[in-house]
Amino acid sequence: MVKDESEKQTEEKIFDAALAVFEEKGFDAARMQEIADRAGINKALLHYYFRTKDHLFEAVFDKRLVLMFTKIIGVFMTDMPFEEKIRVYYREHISFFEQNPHLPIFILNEIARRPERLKKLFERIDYAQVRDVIMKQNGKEMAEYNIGPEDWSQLMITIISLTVFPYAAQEIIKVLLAQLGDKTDFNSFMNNRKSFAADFVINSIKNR
Amino acid sequence: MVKDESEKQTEEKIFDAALAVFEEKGFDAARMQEIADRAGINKALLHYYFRTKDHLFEAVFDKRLVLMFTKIIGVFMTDMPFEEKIRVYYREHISFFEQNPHLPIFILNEIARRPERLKKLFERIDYAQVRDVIMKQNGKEMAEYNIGPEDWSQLMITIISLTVFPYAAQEIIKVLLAQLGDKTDFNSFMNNRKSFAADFVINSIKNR
DNA sequence: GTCTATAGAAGGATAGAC
DNA sequence: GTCTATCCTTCTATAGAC
Repeated sequence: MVKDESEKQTEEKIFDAALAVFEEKGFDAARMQEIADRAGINKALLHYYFRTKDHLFEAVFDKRLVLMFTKIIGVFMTDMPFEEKIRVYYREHISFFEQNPHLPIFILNEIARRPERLKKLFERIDYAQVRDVIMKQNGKEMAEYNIGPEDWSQLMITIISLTVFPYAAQEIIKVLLAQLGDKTDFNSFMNNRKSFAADFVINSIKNR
Repeated sequence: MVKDESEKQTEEKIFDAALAVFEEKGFDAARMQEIADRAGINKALLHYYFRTKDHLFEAVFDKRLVLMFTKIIGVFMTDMPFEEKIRVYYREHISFFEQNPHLPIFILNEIARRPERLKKLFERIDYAQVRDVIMKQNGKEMAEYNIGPEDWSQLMITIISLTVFPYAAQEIIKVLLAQLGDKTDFNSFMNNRKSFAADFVINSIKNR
């Protein structure tokens, strides 16, 4: 059941405000005062619930990291035919980022600045199991497409690049589209990208 | 002529130190004290030469932004056949990032946090001219490959994604490669990527 | 041009009343 | 649980001597 803003418990209000501020400003520029203001409470209460800025950040970041990771690998753990997987992946992935446009740069930057923040992810996700399922669900088709194990990582990173990068670079792309006199704005650019990227990948692997 | 560290003029030493610190920590976490220490001078002198932290950052950032932009579009302004362009692009681009591995996340993050930082770029680069040269050098082949103007931006962003994203996400990729028990480290992964990415793109556009 | 010393502001964190 | 008031540290920036 979705709670009304006024009914939300304090801890939840703090968490939501922190999420917004950290994602918008990044850890280093985020201010406890601003989080308190947006949550409609005072600074002292932040520390009562989460002790330190680091603790509060960690709570927020872990949740976002798991969400992003899950969204990315989810499709590849299903048993659809690979071609369909690709199409579903780009449709769902871009739709998700339309709702969370600042998530990619937030995750990428915070990990780049402090790589140890990644460790927590692997305490919460059984990576070996994920890998086994992905291999089981995709291995046969990879072989049919003539993609050897040494190129699996390359292909996965390639597929992911095509959606994550444009969101991470969205401010640049907005300017470029404007300079081109393009009538498409960023959102329709990304909407077109659902099919463009899928076609691009499928065409490529069919033609090896 | 390359100057020895001890011969470098003060302003140059400050600039180099600032470049290193800003790129490593980001604007918000960078400290004037650390820049002064690395430059081997004191804080007051930083302000004597660059007045404020913002000014110093701007000097550094503009230079890096122009460098990155130039490196990316350079190849596409030559008159090589498109297929050769793609191969040269990935070879040179990845070699460049091997020397500047933190440049992508630095540029992407600082622009995401304050998009107005992009404006300076277009005061220093004649974008209309760049666009015209690129169109002239690639338009005919695009048509042959059956890529209409509405997909030019999509293709360009796609090509760029394949190298910039892996560097922006390098800490994640390093962990994944390790978890996979892969014998390849990140650098050889990117070295393999020179040909993988080129083949991937070429296969795709030949198969439309 | 370069230094030491310090002003002045901001931010994270805590004490203590209610 | 929640608030006000405040401590303490850190950081940018400047004043002023040499």
